[in-house]
Amino acid sequence: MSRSERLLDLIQSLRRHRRPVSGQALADELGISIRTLYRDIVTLQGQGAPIEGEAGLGYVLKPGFMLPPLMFSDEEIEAIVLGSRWVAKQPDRRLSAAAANALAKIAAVLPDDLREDLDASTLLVGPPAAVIEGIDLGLVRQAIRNERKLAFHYRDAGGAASQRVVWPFALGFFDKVRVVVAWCETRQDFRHFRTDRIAELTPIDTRYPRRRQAMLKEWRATLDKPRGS
Amino acid sequence: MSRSERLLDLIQSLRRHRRPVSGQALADELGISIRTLYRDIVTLQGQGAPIEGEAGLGYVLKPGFMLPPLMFSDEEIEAIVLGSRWVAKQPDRRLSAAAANALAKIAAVLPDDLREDLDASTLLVGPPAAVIEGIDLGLVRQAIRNERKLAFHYRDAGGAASQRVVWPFALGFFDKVRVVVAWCETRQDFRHFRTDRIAELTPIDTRYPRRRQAMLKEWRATLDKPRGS
DNA sequence: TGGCTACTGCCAGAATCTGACAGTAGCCTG
DNA sequence: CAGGCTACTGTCAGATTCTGGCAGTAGCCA
Repeated sequence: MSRSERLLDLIQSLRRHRRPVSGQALADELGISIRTLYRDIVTLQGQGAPIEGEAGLGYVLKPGFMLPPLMFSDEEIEAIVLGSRWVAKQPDRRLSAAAANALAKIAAVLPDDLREDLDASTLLVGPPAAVIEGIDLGLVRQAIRNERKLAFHYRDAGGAASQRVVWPFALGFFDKVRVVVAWCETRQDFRHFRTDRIAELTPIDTRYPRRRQAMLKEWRATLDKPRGS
Repeated sequence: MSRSERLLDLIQSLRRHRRPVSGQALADELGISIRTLYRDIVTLQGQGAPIEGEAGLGYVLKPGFMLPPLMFSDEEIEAIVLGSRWVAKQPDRRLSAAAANALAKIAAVLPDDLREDLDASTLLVGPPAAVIEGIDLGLVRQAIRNERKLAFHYRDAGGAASQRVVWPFALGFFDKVRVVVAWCETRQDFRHFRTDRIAELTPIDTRYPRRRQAMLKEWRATLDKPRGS
């Protein structure tokens, strides 16, 4: 196994253990000596991997993805840049910042001439429909990622108000509105909620009993069945 | 210089020469022997770089970008995936395919568990406003990239029809419409054209006399000056 | 205090990379 | 066709890098 492959394997090993792991354990997994492992860790940190080591404890990798060297065509990069610019204009501040950061990271590693092309890239995104979210979409994404319940007040299309506890599993981005897709505890059914009609959003620290992906799949099935469209 | 750095340098050298370059010339640039250069080329091709060599001619790199290993946070990847999905739903077929390809490339190099996360990622994009383009946006993007003129028939907001020859330098994506930003030869001024009002688009093989980036900058300046917004 | 751990410097042997040379084959020009 | 240029491969010895083991320092925890 070449060294660069081994470095990727090391990242994956670190990903699997969420608790701190000793260097010795990692070295055994990879079949290398502890001395070499220390050198590999330094190399990865030098490449920007957020690996933290503490004496007496071990190593932890902060969540993230390591991409190996990758080749993109002109159009693929145009697509990624345009898409990220669109996300950067979305009202979800954290996601928007993440999109900007991702672009900055890519720009940072490109040679000068390409970076200019990217900065002055000629695919522009117009301002979003000026809907100001009353709630923090970051909380919703976090709840979805961690499979946690959410409670909120909802005002439906007819103006009727209600309180809900839901199991959110997807967030839909439409032209003008964003929609939380969830299993509604109150109604015992899949429901979707326009984010601009949600108020007093409260994350609940309880994990909901089902798997996010399973719910997504089931919900998609219900979409296909009843009425076409 | 480490080997992996040298490989990136080699890609950049290839990028600079658009015409075929002999292996010997590349080896001299990098200060390595021709034998080593051949080995490096094989390595890069193995990593997916579209380098083509022909006996008697030299090497050419098909246009594209090589990204070195890169670390992204969870949210940054979410942003890129969401953005690419949005682009994938745009009516520009080539760009949309490029977005899908970029996602596929990223997915291909991720370990299994992460790939599932990505596939089942819970940020969804709704269908685009069903505006069907009468023209091929790919032609517009190509004209912008290569700084070529475009000719077309235009029907303005009042319904008045006209023929234009323009120097396109940007493409704007709004909620429902896409807009070509260009210097209009006919009117001798910056104009923008909704793509759904353009007909009989014809690429012209003549390069326009100004630099795309300069025009973009100048156009932006005119936006800031006259009326606030 | 003792045990576990991260981390560094050093060095010899292992593994890899590199350059030189020789040889085959494809493309182009005259 | 011949001759020049080039891509590409195999081989091998020497240069370079990587690796493992050892010794030592320092931080965390019980």
